[in-house]
Amino acid sequence: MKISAAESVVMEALWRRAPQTAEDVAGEVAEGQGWTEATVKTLINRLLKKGAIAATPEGRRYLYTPVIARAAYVEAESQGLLDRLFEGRLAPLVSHFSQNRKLTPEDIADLKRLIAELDR
Amino acid sequence: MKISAAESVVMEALWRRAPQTAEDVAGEVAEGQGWTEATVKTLINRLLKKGAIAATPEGRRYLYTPVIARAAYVEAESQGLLDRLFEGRLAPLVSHFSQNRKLTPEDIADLKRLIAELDR
DNA sequence: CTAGGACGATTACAGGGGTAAACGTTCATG
DNA sequence: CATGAACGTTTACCCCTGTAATCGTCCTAG
Repeated sequence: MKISAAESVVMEALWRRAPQTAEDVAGEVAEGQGWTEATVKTLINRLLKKGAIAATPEGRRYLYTPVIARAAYVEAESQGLLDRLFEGRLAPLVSHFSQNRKLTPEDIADLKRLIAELDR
Repeated sequence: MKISAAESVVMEALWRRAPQTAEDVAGEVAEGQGWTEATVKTLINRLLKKGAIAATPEGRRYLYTPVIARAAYVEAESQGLLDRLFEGRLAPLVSHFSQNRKLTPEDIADLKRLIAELDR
């Protein structure tokens, strides 16, 4: 199940809150993306066709809900990046960021905490 | 400069070794991807057109070399993923992997070493 | 009862990407 | 000298994606 970039914007909206009507989703993302409501509806329909979201009738309209979990999506995307660029491993990615001084002190603190927890 | 998935396979070959002839690149990636040499040539030409690689004449043929550095590509792709999925920060990604038990003991050891170095 | 609006569904269309064949030119070999 | 192979270049084609307008239907307000 491949979710395109534009589609993922709609998915994120539904992951933030669900179920939602098409209008709600559009209200949430259209302006930010410079999309019309029609575009959002197209994306919703494509996601429906793919089975990434589901629709339940609510009166005269539908309520949409994600079928796939955000965690699964994040998992697949992340693993894909690691596989393509870092031989499938996480440490080289972290190393890349640290070497390029892309880490804020906060990042470093967070990482330390995570590593410390891993030991237990 | 957007590099597509198929194109990145060619880039990886050139990042591993450059300059190379089209034939060499094809020899390196075609079988693995199930591509014919014609496909590899198309990808090389698209990369040329985008300015991602350069060609220098060598006798009757060309030698191809990457113009953009792998580090820059990796950087952009990684940052893009972090921005899309982890609010632009690295720690949540690491956290995601640790929570999903995707870390091997080796990964953990590597991470510890990296973090230790960050302090100095 | 009728007309307009609200929805989802259908259709549109251009651009990029994946995959590859055909073409044109130039060199080398018989 | 002619021809075939080796290259790069051009063209092809289909599907996906981004972006949106149009259509058909049903409800609601006058």
